[in-house]
Amino acid sequence: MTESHDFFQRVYDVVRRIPMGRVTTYGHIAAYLGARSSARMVGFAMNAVTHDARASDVPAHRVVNRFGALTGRMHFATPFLMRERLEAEGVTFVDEHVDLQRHLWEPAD
DNA sequence: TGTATGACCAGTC
DNA sequence: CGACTGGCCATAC
Repeated sequence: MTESHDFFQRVYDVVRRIPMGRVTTYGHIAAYLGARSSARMVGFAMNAVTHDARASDVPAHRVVNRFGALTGRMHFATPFLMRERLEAEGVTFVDEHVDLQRHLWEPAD
């Protein structure tokens, strides 16, 4: 249990709080954790979710980039799984990105 | 052990 | 305006 794992855990905690049918961005999570420019690590943490059974309850599909693009879709079992999950929750799309106007959720508790 | 890289973002040239 | 760079920091090789 290194302290570095703690950073990932914090990311997981925030992502787990995202309500059904809502999404948030890497930047918002990073900013909420006090490290605006660590958005990359947030994405990396999401990648880790795929390989970490303990984080299997983290809805990684609800995290998109600031434009609403599904940049992480290639990391799922199939490239279209991420979008399928979101649509199943009622998230709407505009072309290839999420309608953030409607679904953006900010980790402001 | 050191270097390269990434599911990003904002500022600068 | 578009293109480029820096920053962040854990992981992979």
